[in-house]
Amino acid sequence: MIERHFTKLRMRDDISREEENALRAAIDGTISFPPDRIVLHAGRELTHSTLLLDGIACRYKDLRGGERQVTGLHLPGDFLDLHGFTLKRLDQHVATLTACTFATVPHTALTAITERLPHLTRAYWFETNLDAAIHREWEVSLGRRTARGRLAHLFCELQVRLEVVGLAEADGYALPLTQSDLAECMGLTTVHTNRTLRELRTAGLVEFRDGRVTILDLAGLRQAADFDPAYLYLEKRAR
Amino acid sequence: MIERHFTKLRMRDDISREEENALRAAIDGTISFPPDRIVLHAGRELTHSTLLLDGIACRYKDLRGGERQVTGLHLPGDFLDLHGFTLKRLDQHVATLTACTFATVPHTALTAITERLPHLTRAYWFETNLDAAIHREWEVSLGRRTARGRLAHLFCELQVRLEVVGLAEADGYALPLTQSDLAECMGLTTVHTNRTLRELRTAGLVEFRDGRVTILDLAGLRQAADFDPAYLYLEKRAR
DNA sequence: CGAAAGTTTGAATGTGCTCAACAGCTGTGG
DNA sequence: CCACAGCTGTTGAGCACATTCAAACTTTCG
Repeated sequence: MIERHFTKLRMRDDISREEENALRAAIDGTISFPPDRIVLHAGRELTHSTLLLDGIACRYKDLRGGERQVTGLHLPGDFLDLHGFTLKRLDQHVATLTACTFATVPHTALTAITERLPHLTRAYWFETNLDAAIHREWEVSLGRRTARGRLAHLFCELQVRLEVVGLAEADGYALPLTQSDLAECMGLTTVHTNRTLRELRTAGLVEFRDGRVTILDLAGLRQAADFDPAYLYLEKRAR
Repeated sequence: MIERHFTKLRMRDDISREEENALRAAIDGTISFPPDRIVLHAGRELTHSTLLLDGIACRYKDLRGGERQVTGLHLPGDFLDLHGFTLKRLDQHVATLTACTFATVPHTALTAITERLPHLTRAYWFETNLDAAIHREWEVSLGRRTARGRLAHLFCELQVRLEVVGLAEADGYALPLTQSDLAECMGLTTVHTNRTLRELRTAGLVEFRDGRVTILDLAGLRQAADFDPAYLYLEKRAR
């Protein structure tokens, strides 16, 4: 399942066999978690970074009032906390949304990579910068898009990101989340998310049912979302 | 003025003279811009990264409807586009809000740093991860905080970030922005921002007038904002 | 001095929230 | 096998925070 990670890396850069092997050798274990468990606590000191092999996880923050804001979704092939390598502790929790499997990589091994493999270091630096680009786009959604636009945008984003790791078909993808999960991502209430999903469905744009997103009209959906995939950096950079 | 940059770096890590000199030597020019100019266009290929020496700049995205969402503020000592070193183009524009002075650093020099100075590389990787942490906290504000909480939180954040580079006193700081600038940061209209600022002022928490933020009641402001500075990573990490 | 930008206020409107109730489904235990 | 709890999804009614539109006022600056 770790193939997805290298597929994702190679979508943006040329990764040599040596570099791939360095990361493979750095993995010191795999773990599985059931749904809805905190994997990494904010504030706790980190010694490893964690690579998501399978399942869906999220970054989030709880507020005083009990509301939760999810600030990012992690898909198979993503590091959950590569930023934790330099930050040394997280500012937000990371939790599973579905059952997940992870590989762990000790920070000592990542340090060794930065000492010996500068190109791979830059590729991993890129990965954290890509995460940040997604955070920026979510800021735009949360700050300026309507509920309809936000959800449409999220469905467009996930379609592209899942396609990169071979987990989406042209007409949709598995997304075993609840309506509340989507609400917590997009800064909405569950009730309003439910109504907005109905609106998108009756508009013939997208359907979210039984843990699956079915895209009914991709062009229309992207139009409704004002979606431009440039922030996902799908092109390969020159080595 | 570049001292502010090293002050900021050294708040989180030990930077040697050699490392400092490597970055100083990498600077190949300085530029000044008047207020409200685009400094870096989204999508354009980058060959340099740009360090803000003085003034305030922002990252932002324009939407179809003409609204603007600012996704981050840059203060003196910050790189505007260190993420651009690995991304090679930006996903959002960077513009000045006030008159600004910048130093430019060619990507070739940054590549050389990643080849020769792995510890400094990690320190700069940290800087981009800190930017991302701020993006995440803004997502929380935009997604879940009320107008009052958002503005209070922004004032708290800027107080800490400006203090780091010696640009804030205990009771406030210069912030030569307009109410619309604040509105564009916090996903609000100018009108509602105006009313909310009045509310914060009459509540005796904070005053924003004549390009200056005066903190009237720091504890009360932080309480209103639900502010926890942990995401700003103010502590030093072990080398 | 006049124009432009920024700030302030009022009134009406609307998007999304709160509160509440209920239906459907799954898993559990008596 | 049924009763029941718990979670998810759905719908309705009323409300509130923030927006829109409009106008007036203040400050800045050429």
